[in-house]
Amino acid sequence: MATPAQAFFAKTLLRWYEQHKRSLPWRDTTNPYYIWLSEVILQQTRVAQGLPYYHKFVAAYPTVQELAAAPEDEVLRLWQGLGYYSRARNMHHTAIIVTDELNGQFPNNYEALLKLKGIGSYTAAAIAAFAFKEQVAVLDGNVFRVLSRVFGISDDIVVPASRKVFQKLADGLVPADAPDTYNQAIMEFGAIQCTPVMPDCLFCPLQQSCFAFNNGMVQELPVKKKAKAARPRYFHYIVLEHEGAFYLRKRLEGDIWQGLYDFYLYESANKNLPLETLVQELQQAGLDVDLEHIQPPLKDYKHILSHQKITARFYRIRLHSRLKEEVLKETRVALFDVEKIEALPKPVLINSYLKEAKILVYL
DNA sequence: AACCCGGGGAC
DNA sequence: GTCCCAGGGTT
Repeated sequence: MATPAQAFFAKTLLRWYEQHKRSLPWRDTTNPYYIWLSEVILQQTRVAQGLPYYHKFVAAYPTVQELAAAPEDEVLRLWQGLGYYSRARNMHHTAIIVTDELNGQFPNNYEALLKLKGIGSYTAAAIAAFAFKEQVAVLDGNVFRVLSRVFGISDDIVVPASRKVFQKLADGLVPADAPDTYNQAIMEFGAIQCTPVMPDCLFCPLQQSCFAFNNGMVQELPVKKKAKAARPRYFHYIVLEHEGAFYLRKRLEGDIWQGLYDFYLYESANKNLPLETLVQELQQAGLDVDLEHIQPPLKDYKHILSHQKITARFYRIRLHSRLKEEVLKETRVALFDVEKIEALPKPVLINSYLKEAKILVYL
């Protein structure tokens, strides 16, 4: 049974939500497929960034069966620009499982949802609560922040062990009669009112009962260990061109952008790489290029990820003939015309280059 | 527990 | 520049 303080917290958030909630497409449905789709898109992604992708996916794949039937390249192409591409690959994988092994029906409870690839504790709780009204608490960045501040929890939210503390607190707050609306409410409250920087404490309905506000600790909570510095990387992309078509290759697992397409890549440990050295490396790789035919890079492309700082240079080479079969095998590149390239899933960095080099015009 | 995985927006 | 985002998977 909820204590009066717990009941007040939930009731206050529900009242606040009624007045401040945004109208979002996945809030008008209890279809677990649409809820799942929206939740996967919104993992580590803001609503504003994810919204257009949600519409694209619903339009392209109105049912889980249609998503399951799509080629992976097509799914990744739709996902292009959203990042964390394993989300799209896992979603596609799970769509196939649901279609082929679960008779097209999503599991209807937290424990069963958790078994699916790409569905972790947050997403399982979200689907269970929103689609099936299960009394479980979602725990995302917003919830961590709100609970940390209101209840004065100073456990580092990055440390996995802290999850237990927050989960126990969060579970006790979910009202039995409105687990779906309450979970929406607390996340919306974190996104709009109890924001990471400059929260609107002045007009906060929880102001009087908020530990952080009453103790001047709003800036200090939640406690979050600083992330590691992004590691620098230096990419040298060899843009091989033949009669208006280009050689690209699909990226493998073990690095960023798995499943997306880029050019033949030579990575150097340091920023500067003499053109002569690059040519030697290419020749060793079986690419018979000489100095005169390489267009030196015009500029450095900086591409910042949360964990990597990439400096990329693009060297364009017009080939007089097609690459030989053994070179294709060795380098794993394949020839694509421009129309085909447009349809391939590509990292934003590659897309930026293709646009600036006027190789792709319609984007 | 530590590490890996994108990209964009707010400040 | 800094921070953070409706996290999850692998080792």
